[in-house]
Amino acid sequence: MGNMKMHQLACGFWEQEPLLSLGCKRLRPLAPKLHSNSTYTTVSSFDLKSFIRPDSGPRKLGNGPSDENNRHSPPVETHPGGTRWNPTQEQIGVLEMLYRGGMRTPNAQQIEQITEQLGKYGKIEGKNVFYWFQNHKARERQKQKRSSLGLTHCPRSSAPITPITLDTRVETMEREEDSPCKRKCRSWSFEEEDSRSSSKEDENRTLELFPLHPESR
Amino acid sequence: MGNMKMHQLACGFWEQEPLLSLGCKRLRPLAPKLHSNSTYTTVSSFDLKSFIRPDSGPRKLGNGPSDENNRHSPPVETHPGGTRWNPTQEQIGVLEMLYRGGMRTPNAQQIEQITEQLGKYGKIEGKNVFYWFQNHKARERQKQKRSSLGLTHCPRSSAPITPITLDTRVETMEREEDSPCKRKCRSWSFEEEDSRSSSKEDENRTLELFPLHPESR
DNA sequence: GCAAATTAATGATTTATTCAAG
DNA sequence: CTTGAATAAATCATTAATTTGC
Repeated sequence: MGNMKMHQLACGFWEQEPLLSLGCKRLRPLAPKLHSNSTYTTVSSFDLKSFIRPDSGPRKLGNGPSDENNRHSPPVETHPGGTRWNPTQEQIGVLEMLYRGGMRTPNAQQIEQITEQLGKYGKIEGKNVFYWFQNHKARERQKQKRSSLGLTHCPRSSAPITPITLDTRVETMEREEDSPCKRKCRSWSFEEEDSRSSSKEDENRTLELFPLHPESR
Repeated sequence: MGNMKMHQLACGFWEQEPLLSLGCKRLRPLAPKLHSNSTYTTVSSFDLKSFIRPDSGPRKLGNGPSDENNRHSPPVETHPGGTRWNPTQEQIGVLEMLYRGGMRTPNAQQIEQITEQLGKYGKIEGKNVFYWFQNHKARERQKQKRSSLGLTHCPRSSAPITPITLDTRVETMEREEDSPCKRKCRSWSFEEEDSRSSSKEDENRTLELFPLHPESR
Protein backbone atom coordinates (compact mmCIF):
# COMPACT_ATOMS: atom_id res chain seq x y z
CA MET A 1 0.00 0.00 0.00
CA GLY A 2 1.37 3.05 0.67
CA ASN A 3 3.11 4.45 -2.05
CA MET A 4 0.76 7.08 -2.51
CA LYS A 5 2.15 9.92 -4.18
CA MET A 6 1.33 13.18 -5.47
CA HIS A 7 2.86 14.70 -8.31
CA GLN A 8 2.72 17.60 -10.38
CA LEU A 9 4.19 18.15 -13.61
CA ALA A 10 5.13 21.17 -15.27
CA CYS A 11 7.22 22.53 -17.84
CA GLY A 12 10.47 24.15 -17.70
CA PHE A 13 12.43 26.46 -19.69
CA TRP A 14 15.85 26.39 -20.90
CA GLU A 15 18.20 29.11 -20.91
CA GLN A 16 20.15 29.79 -23.85
CA GLU A 17 23.72 29.17 -23.65
CA PRO A 18 25.31 32.24 -22.39
CA LEU A 19 28.38 32.68 -24.19
CA LEU A 20 30.80 31.61 -21.77
CA SER A 21 33.12 29.59 -23.64
CA LEU A 22 34.75 27.25 -21.35
CA GLY A 23 36.49 25.70 -24.14
CA CYS A 24 38.34 22.91 -22.68
CA LYS A 25 36.33 21.70 -19.99
CA ARG A 26 38.66 19.47 -18.42
CA LEU A 27 40.66 21.59 -16.25
CA ARG A 28 40.00 19.96 -13.14
CA PRO A 29 42.94 20.60 -10.94
CA LEU A 30 42.39 17.57 -9.08
CA ALA A 31 42.60 14.45 -10.84
CA PRO A 32 40.17 13.52 -13.37
CA LYS A 33 37.96 10.89 -12.37
CA LEU A 34 38.09 7.80 -14.12
CA HIS A 35 36.56 5.27 -12.14
CA SER A 36 34.97 3.02 -14.40
CA ASN A 37 36.84 1.65 -17.14
CA SER A 38 35.48 3.67 -19.81
CA THR A 39 34.15 0.98 -21.82
CA TYR A 40 31.35 3.05 -22.86
CA THR A 41 32.93 6.08 -24.04
CA THR A 42 30.32 6.32 -26.53
CA VAL A 43 27.46 8.13 -25.27
CA SER A 44 26.23 8.42 -28.67
CA SER A 45 23.33 6.32 -27.95
CA PHE A 46 22.03 9.12 -26.08
CA ASP A 47 20.26 11.36 -28.29
CA LEU A 48 20.47 14.71 -27.00
CA LYS A 49 18.54 16.34 -29.57
CA SER A 50 15.52 15.44 -27.77
CA PHE A 51 16.69 17.31 -24.82
CA ILE A 52 18.04 20.35 -26.20
CA ARG A 53 15.74 23.04 -26.51
CA PRO A 54 16.65 25.20 -29.36
CA ASP A 55 14.34 27.88 -28.72
CA SER A 56 15.92 30.37 -26.61
CA GLY A 57 14.64 30.77 -23.29
CA PRO A 58 14.29 33.89 -21.50
CA ARG A 59 17.07 34.53 -19.23
CA LYS A 60 16.48 34.59 -15.74
CA LEU A 61 17.26 37.24 -13.46
CA GLY A 62 19.66 39.52 -15.02
CA ASN A 63 22.63 38.53 -13.28
CA GLY A 64 25.73 39.62 -14.66
CA PRO A 65 26.63 42.00 -17.32
CA SER A 66 26.83 39.58 -20.07
CA ASP A 67 23.31 38.90 -19.75
CA GLU A 68 21.47 40.50 -22.46
CA ASN A 69 18.34 39.51 -20.86
CA ASN A 70 15.15 41.16 -21.46
CA ARG A 71 13.20 38.34 -20.29
CA HIS A 72 10.05 40.02 -19.67
CA SER A 73 8.30 39.03 -22.70
CA PRO A 74 5.18 37.41 -21.73
CA PRO A 75 3.29 35.96 -24.52
CA VAL A 76 0.91 35.40 -21.86
CA GLU A 77 -0.96 32.33 -22.10
CA THR A 78 -2.63 31.22 -19.08
CA HIS A 79 -3.21 27.71 -18.73
CA PRO A 80 -6.67 26.74 -18.04
CA GLY A 81 -7.39 24.69 -15.14
CA GLY A 82 -4.02 24.48 -13.70
CA THR A 83 -3.44 27.41 -11.63
CA ARG A 84 -2.02 27.74 -8.33
CA TRP A 85 -3.14 26.22 -5.18
CA ASN A 86 -5.63 28.13 -3.28
CA PRO A 87 -5.71 26.93 0.24
CA THR A 88 -8.87 26.64 2.16
CA GLN A 89 -9.26 27.99 5.58
CA GLU A 90 -9.05 24.62 7.15
CA GLN A 91 -5.90 23.84 5.34
CA ILE A 92 -4.30 27.02 6.45
CA GLY A 93 -5.45 26.37 9.91
CA VAL A 94 -3.80 23.04 10.10
CA LEU A 95 -0.66 24.29 8.52
CA GLU A 96 -0.38 27.14 10.91
CA MET A 97 -0.97 24.85 13.73
CA LEU A 98 1.83 22.68 12.62
CA TYR A 99 4.00 25.65 12.11
CA ARG A 100 3.30 26.91 15.52
CA GLY A 101 3.96 23.50 16.80
CA GLY A 102 7.43 23.92 15.54
CA MET A 103 7.39 22.37 12.19
CA ARG A 104 9.47 24.21 9.69
CA THR A 105 10.80 21.91 7.10
CA PRO A 106 8.79 18.79 6.98
CA ASN A 107 10.34 15.89 5.33
CA ALA A 108 8.85 13.91 2.57
CA GLN A 109 6.91 11.62 4.73
CA GLN A 110 5.52 14.36 6.72
CA ILE A 111 4.63 16.27 3.68
CA GLU A 112 2.93 13.36 2.25
CA GLN A 113 0.89 12.76 5.26
CA ILE A 114 0.03 16.34 5.73
CA THR A 115 -1.04 16.49 2.18
CA GLU A 116 -3.13 13.50 2.59
CA GLN A 117 -4.89 14.99 5.51
CA LEU A 118 -5.34 18.35 3.99
CA GLY A 119 -6.67 16.77 0.93
CA LYS A 120 -9.82 16.24 2.82
CA TYR A 121 -10.45 19.89 2.77
CA GLY A 122 -9.63 20.58 -0.74
CA LYS A 123 -7.30 19.96 -3.54
CA ILE A 124 -3.74 20.08 -2.57
CA GLU A 125 -0.46 18.56 -3.43
CA GLY A 126 2.77 17.88 -1.72
CA LYS A 127 4.56 20.73 -3.26
CA ASN A 128 2.00 23.11 -1.97
CA VAL A 129 2.73 21.99 1.51
CA PHE A 130 6.39 22.20 0.95
CA TYR A 131 6.20 25.66 -0.45
CA TRP A 132 3.87 26.79 2.18
CA PHE A 133 6.35 25.98 4.83
CA GLN A 134 9.16 27.51 2.95
CA ASN A 135 7.32 30.70 2.34
CA HIS A 136 5.79 30.94 5.69
CA LYS A 137 9.06 30.47 7.38
CA ALA A 138 10.77 32.99 5.21
CA ARG A 139 8.05 35.51 5.59
CA GLU A 140 7.78 35.21 9.26
CA ARG A 141 11.44 35.76 9.37
CA GLN A 142 11.39 38.83 7.27
CA LYS A 143 8.42 40.18 9.02
CA GLN A 144 10.27 39.83 12.19
CA LYS A 145 13.32 41.40 10.82
CA ARG A 146 11.47 44.27 9.42
CA SER A 147 9.67 44.85 12.55
CA SER A 148 12.71 44.71 14.69
CA LEU A 149 14.42 47.08 12.39
CA GLY A 150 11.61 49.45 12.25
CA LEU A 151 11.30 49.55 15.91
CA THR A 152 14.92 49.84 16.59
CA HIS A 153 15.31 53.25 15.31
CA CYS A 154 12.33 55.29 14.74
CA PRO A 155 10.42 54.29 17.67
CA ARG A 156 8.04 57.05 17.36
CA SER A 157 5.34 57.66 15.04
CA SER A 158 3.57 54.47 15.05
CA ALA A 159 3.40 50.94 15.93
CA PRO A 160 0.88 49.39 13.77
CA ILE A 161 2.68 46.22 13.73
CA THR A 162 2.39 43.98 16.57
CA PRO A 163 5.86 43.14 17.53
CA ILE A 164 5.89 39.57 18.06
CA THR A 165 3.28 37.28 18.97
CA LEU A 166 5.33 34.77 17.45
CA ASP A 167 6.98 32.27 19.50
CA THR A 168 10.48 32.24 18.54
CA ARG A 169 11.09 29.31 20.50
CA VAL A 170 12.32 27.09 17.96
CA GLU A 171 14.33 29.11 15.71
CA THR A 172 16.35 30.79 18.24
CA MET A 173 18.59 28.00 18.79
CA GLU A 174 19.00 26.86 15.38
CA ARG A 175 22.17 28.57 14.81
CA GLU A 176 24.77 26.90 16.70
CA GLU A 177 27.77 27.59 14.80
CA ASP A 178 29.39 24.58 15.98
CA SER A 179 26.75 22.16 15.42
CA PRO A 180 28.07 18.89 14.38
CA CYS A 181 26.52 17.45 11.47
CA LYS A 182 22.95 17.29 11.21
CA ARG A 183 21.57 17.62 7.95
CA LYS A 184 18.42 16.57 6.53
CA CYS A 185 17.43 14.88 3.51
CA ARG A 186 14.37 14.68 1.61
CA SER A 187 13.00 12.21 -0.68
CA TRP A 188 12.88 13.05 -4.23
CA SER A 189 11.13 11.73 -7.04
CA PHE A 190 10.30 12.62 -10.49
CA GLU A 191 7.57 11.03 -12.16
CA GLU A 192 6.87 10.41 -15.70
CA GLU A 193 4.03 12.24 -16.93
CA ASP A 194 2.31 9.13 -17.77
CA SER A 195 1.32 10.36 -21.02
CA ARG A 196 -0.17 7.22 -22.05
CA SER A 197 -3.22 7.58 -20.09
CA SER A 198 -4.98 8.79 -23.08
CA SER A 199 -3.31 8.23 -26.28
CA LYS A 200 -2.44 11.50 -27.66
CA GLU A 201 -4.58 14.00 -26.21
CA ASP A 202 -2.22 14.74 -23.51
CA GLU A 203 -0.32 17.48 -24.95
CA ASN A 204 -2.50 19.81 -23.30
CA ARG A 205 -3.00 18.71 -19.89
CA THR A 206 -5.36 20.76 -18.18
CA LEU A 207 -5.35 20.13 -14.58
CA GLU A 208 -2.67 21.03 -12.39
CA LEU A 209 -0.72 18.35 -13.81
CA PHE A 210 0.73 20.59 -16.27
CA PRO A 211 0.62 24.16 -15.48
CA LEU A 212 2.31 25.56 -18.41
CA HIS A 213 3.48 28.92 -17.75
CA PRO A 214 4.53 31.15 -20.43
CA GLU A 215 7.95 32.33 -20.30
CA SER A 216 8.45 35.13 -18.09
CA ARG A 217 10.86 36.53 -15.79
CA MET B 1 1.89 0.93 -17.32
CA GLY B 2 2.31 4.46 -17.32
CA ASN B 3 3.42 6.18 -14.45
CA MET B 4 6.84 5.18 -14.07
CA LYS B 5 8.67 6.79 -11.44
CA MET B 6 11.79 6.82 -9.60
CA HIS B 7 12.36 7.77 -6.22
CA GLN B 8 14.98 7.91 -3.79
CA LEU B 9 15.26 8.37 -0.26
CA ALA B 10 18.20 9.75 1.23
CA CYS B 11 19.51 9.43 4.56
CA GLY B 12 20.95 11.62 7.08
CA PHE B 13 21.88 11.84 10.61
CA TRP B 14 19.33 12.50 13.03
CA GLU B 15 21.51 13.82 15.57
CA GLN B 16 20.09 15.32 18.55
CA GLU B 17 16.61 16.28 18.59
CA PRO B 18 16.06 19.84 18.68
CA LEU B 19 14.29 20.59 21.67
CA LEU B 20 10.89 19.84 21.18
CA SER B 21 10.91 16.27 21.30
CA LEU B 22 7.37 16.10 21.93
CA GLY B 23 6.07 13.33 23.67
CA CYS B 24 6.38 9.88 23.15
CA LYS B 25 6.63 9.86 19.61
CA ARG B 26 8.94 7.13 19.11
CA LEU B 27 12.27 6.25 19.95
CA ARG B 28 12.92 4.84 16.74
CA PRO B 29 16.31 5.72 15.64
CA LEU B 30 15.13 7.74 12.96
CA ALA B 31 12.30 9.30 14.48
CA PRO B 32 10.80 11.87 12.44
CA LYS B 33 10.29 14.79 14.37
CA LEU B 34 6.85 15.36 13.50
CA HIS B 35 5.64 17.62 16.09
CA SER B 36 2.28 16.52 16.55
CA ASN B 37 1.93 18.86 19.29
CA SER B 38 -0.69 18.56 21.73
CA THR B 39 -3.42 19.98 19.80
CA TYR B 40 -3.65 17.40 17.42
CA THR B 41 -6.86 17.58 15.91
CA THR B 42 -7.04 16.54 12.49
CA VAL B 43 -3.51 15.92 11.98
CA SER B 44 -3.33 13.58 14.75
CA SER B 45 -3.94 10.82 12.49
CA PHE B 46 -0.51 11.07 11.22
CA ASP B 47 0.90 7.90 12.15
CA LEU B 48 4.34 7.76 11.52
CA LYS B 49 4.36 4.24 11.45
CA SER B 50 6.64 4.71 8.86
CA PHE B 51 8.38 2.43 7.15
CA ILE B 52 11.57 3.37 8.01
CA ARG B 53 13.78 0.71 7.18
CA PRO B 54 15.06 -0.78 10.26
CA ASP B 55 17.89 -2.42 8.84
CA SER B 56 19.89 0.54 8.23
CA GLY B 57 22.99 -1.24 8.81
CA PRO B 58 25.36 -0.22 6.23
CA ARG B 59 25.79 -3.57 5.19
CA LYS B 60 28.70 -3.95 3.24
CA LEU B 61 27.04 -3.86 0.07
CA GLY B 62 27.24 -6.99 -1.38
CA ASN B 63 23.85 -8.06 -1.37
CA GLY B 64 23.68 -8.55 -4.91
CA PRO B 65 26.35 -10.82 -5.88
CA SER B 66 26.60 -9.45 -9.19
CA ASP B 67 25.07 -6.33 -10.18
CA GLU B 68 25.45 -3.33 -8.11
CA ASN B 69 28.49 -1.49 -7.92
CA ASN B 70 28.18 -0.32 -11.30
CA ARG B 71 31.07 1.85 -11.44
CA HIS B 72 34.26 1.42 -9.98
CA SER B 73 35.36 -1.98 -9.87
CA PRO B 74 37.98 -1.50 -7.31
CA PRO B 75 37.46 -3.11 -4.08
CA VAL B 76 36.81 0.09 -2.63
CA GLU B 77 33.44 -0.28 -1.44
CA THR B 78 32.34 2.92 -2.27
CA HIS B 79 29.11 2.75 -2.69
CA PRO B 80 26.23 1.95 -1.46
CA GLY B 81 26.36 2.80 1.71
CA GLY B 82 23.92 5.09 0.88
CA THR B 83 25.86 7.98 0.25
CA ARG B 84 25.94 10.43 -2.38
CA TRP B 85 25.88 9.89 -6.01
CA ASN B 86 29.18 9.54 -7.57
CA PRO B 87 28.94 10.04 -11.24
CA THR B 88 30.80 7.98 -13.70
CA GLN B 89 32.79 9.41 -16.43
CA GLU B 90 30.23 8.61 -18.99
CA GLN B 91 27.54 10.23 -17.03
CA ILE B 92 29.52 13.36 -16.60
CA GLY B 93 30.29 13.34 -20.24
CA VAL B 94 26.72 13.26 -21.25
CA LEU B 95 25.73 15.84 -18.75
CA GLU B 96 28.40 18.18 -19.91
CA MET B 97 27.42 17.62 -23.42
CA LEU B 98 23.92 18.55 -22.63
CA TYR B 99 25.06 21.51 -20.71
CA ARG B 100 27.14 22.69 -23.55
CA GLY B 101 24.25 22.10 -25.78
CA GLY B 102 22.45 24.68 -23.82
CA MET B 103 20.51 22.83 -21.28
CA ARG B 104 20.41 24.50 -17.95
CA THR B 105 17.32 23.67 -16.10
CA PRO B 106 15.79 20.55 -17.44
CA ASN B 107 12.24 19.97 -16.58
CA ALA B 108 10.86 16.90 -15.04
CA GLN B 109 10.41 14.98 -18.18
CA GLN B 110 13.80 15.77 -19.39
CA ILE B 111 15.29 14.87 -16.11
CA GLU B 112 13.57 11.64 -16.20
CA GLN B 113 14.77 10.82 -19.61
CA ILE B 114 18.26 11.85 -18.89
CA THR B 115 18.22 9.80 -15.81
CA GLU B 116 17.00 6.88 -17.68
CA GLN B 117 19.75 7.17 -20.18
CA LEU B 118 22.43 7.74 -17.68
CA GLY B 119 21.23 4.84 -15.74
CA LYS B 120 22.90 2.73 -18.30
CA TYR B 121 26.20 3.83 -17.07
CA GLY B 122 25.60 3.57 -13.44
CA LYS B 123 23.26 4.18 -10.71
CA ILE B 124 21.66 7.51 -10.81
CA GLU B 125 18.48 9.17 -9.93
CA GLY B 126 16.52 12.13 -11.03
CA LYS B 127 17.56 14.31 -8.24
CA ASN B 128 21.16 13.78 -9.09
CA VAL B 129 20.56 15.11 -12.51
CA PHE B 130 18.66 18.01 -11.19
CA TYR B 131 21.33 18.89 -8.72
CA TRP B 132 24.03 18.44 -11.21
CA PHE B 133 22.58 21.06 -13.42
CA GLN B 134 21.96 23.41 -10.59
CA ASN B 135 25.42 23.09 -9.30
CA HIS B 136 27.13 23.11 -12.57
CA LYS B 137 25.34 26.16 -13.69
CA ALA B 138 26.04 27.98 -10.50
CA ARG B 139 29.65 27.02 -10.50
CA GLU B 140 30.26 27.94 -14.03
CA ARG B 141 28.76 31.24 -13.23
CA GLN B 142 30.92 31.86 -10.28
CA LYS B 143 33.95 30.65 -12.06
CA GLN B 144 33.25 33.10 -14.75
CA LYS B 145 32.69 35.90 -12.41
CA ARG B 146 35.80 35.21 -10.55
CA SER B 147 37.82 34.99 -13.62
CA SER B 148 36.49 38.11 -15.14
CA LEU B 149 37.25 39.88 -11.99
CA GLY B 150 40.63 38.45 -11.54
CA LEU B 151 41.91 38.87 -14.95
CA THR B 152 40.08 41.66 -16.37
CA HIS B 153 43.30 43.22 -17.06
CA CYS B 154 46.33 41.20 -17.71
CA PRO B 155 46.24 41.37 -21.40
CA ARG B 156 49.63 40.23 -22.16
CA SER B 157 51.11 36.97 -22.47
CA SER B 158 48.36 34.74 -22.06
CA ALA B 159 46.03 32.89 -24.16
CA PRO B 160 45.24 29.91 -22.22
CA ILE B 161 41.68 30.43 -22.69
CA THR B 162 40.27 29.70 -25.95
CA PRO B 163 37.99 32.51 -26.58
CA ILE B 164 35.31 31.04 -28.51
CA THR B 165 35.26 27.91 -30.28
CA LEU B 166 31.95 27.56 -29.05
CA ASP B 167 29.70 25.71 -31.13
CA THR B 168 26.41 27.10 -30.91
CA ARG B 169 25.25 24.12 -32.58
CA VAL B 170 22.17 24.33 -30.73
CA GLU B 171 20.41 25.69 -33.62
CA THR B 172 21.10 22.76 -35.71
CA MET B 173 18.84 20.66 -33.80
CA GLU B 174 15.87 22.71 -33.92
CA ARG B 175 13.46 20.51 -32.32
CA GLU B 176 10.25 22.06 -31.77
CA GLU B 177 7.70 19.63 -30.73
CA ASP B 178 7.82 20.90 -27.36
CA SER B 179 5.37 22.39 -25.17
CA PRO B 180 4.72 25.99 -25.72
CA CYS B 181 5.62 26.89 -22.33
CA LYS B 182 8.77 28.43 -21.43
CA ARG B 183 8.59 28.91 -17.87
CA LYS B 184 9.90 26.67 -15.42
CA CYS B 185 8.12 24.26 -13.42
CA ARG B 186 9.07 20.98 -12.17
CA SER B 187 7.39 17.93 -11.22
CA TRP B 188 7.19 17.14 -7.70
CA SER B 189 6.41 14.14 -5.97
CA PHE B 190 6.80 12.69 -2.68
CA GLU B 191 6.49 9.16 -2.24
CA GLU B 192 6.32 6.78 0.45
CA GLU B 193 9.14 4.51 1.01
CA ASP B 194 9.09 1.53 -1.10
CA SER B 195 12.54 1.94 -2.03
CA ARG B 196 13.42 -1.08 -3.77
CA SER B 197 12.05 -0.39 -7.05
CA SER B 198 14.82 1.66 -8.13
CA SER B 199 16.97 0.73 -10.91
CA LYS B 200 18.28 -2.57 -9.98
CA GLU B 201 17.49 -4.57 -7.13
CA ASP B 202 20.19 -3.42 -5.09
CA GLU B 203 17.91 -4.00 -2.40
CA ASN B 204 19.47 -3.02 0.62
CA ARG B 205 20.90 0.21 0.10
CA THR B 206 21.39 2.10 3.01
CA LEU B 207 19.56 4.83 1.84
CA GLU B 208 16.26 5.20 3.18
CA LEU B 209 13.96 7.83 3.78
CA PHE B 210 15.04 9.62 6.63
CA PRO B 211 13.09 11.62 8.80
CA LEU B 212 14.45 14.76 9.52
CA HIS B 213 13.37 17.23 11.71
CA PRO B 214 12.48 20.69 11.22
CA GLU B 215 15.15 23.01 11.51
CA SER B 216 18.37 21.78 12.61
CA ARG B 217 21.04 24.06 11.67
C1' DG C 1 54.57 1.76 -1.12
C1' DC C 2 50.81 2.67 1.99
C1' DA C 3 47.67 4.91 5.10
C1' DA C 4 46.58 8.96 7.83
C1' DA C 5 46.06 13.95 7.08
C1' DT C 6 45.06 17.65 3.78
C1' DT C 7 42.78 19.77 0.30
C1' DA C 8 40.00 20.50 -3.91
C1' DA C 9 35.66 19.22 -5.98
C1' DT C 10 31.31 18.72 -5.91
C1' DG C 11 26.87 16.41 -4.39
C1' DA C 12 22.91 17.79 -1.51
C1' DT C 13 20.16 21.26 1.34
C1' DT C 14 18.74 25.37 2.96
C1' DT C 15 17.95 30.33 2.56
C1' DA C 16 17.17 34.54 0.05
C1' DT C 17 15.01 36.66 -3.92
C1' DT C 18 12.19 37.19 -7.51
C1' DC C 19 8.02 36.84 -10.27
C1' DA C 20 3.40 36.83 -10.89
C1' DA C 21 -1.65 35.09 -9.90
C1' DG C 22 -5.75 36.43 -7.62
C1' DC D 1 -1.05 43.51 -1.39
C1' DT D 2 -0.68 38.87 -0.22
C1' DT D 3 1.43 34.72 -1.13
C1' DG D 4 2.09 30.52 -4.16
C1' DA D 5 5.77 29.13 -7.13
C1' DA D 6 10.37 28.83 -8.79
C1' DT D 7 15.14 29.73 -9.11
C1' DA D 8 19.73 31.29 -7.67
C1' DA D 9 22.94 31.95 -4.01
C1' DA D 10 24.92 30.36 0.04
C1' DT D 11 26.07 26.69 2.79
C1' DC D 12 26.95 22.25 4.45
C1' DA D 13 28.92 17.61 4.00
C1' DT D 14 31.28 13.88 1.80
C1' DT D 15 34.04 11.90 -1.44
C1' DA D 16 38.24 11.53 -4.27
C1' DA D 17 42.82 13.22 -5.23
C1' DT D 18 47.13 14.70 -3.23
C1' DT D 19 50.37 15.20 0.09
C1' DT D 20 53.11 13.70 3.80
C1' DG D 21 55.44 10.83 7.22
C1' DC D 22 56.95 6.60 7.91
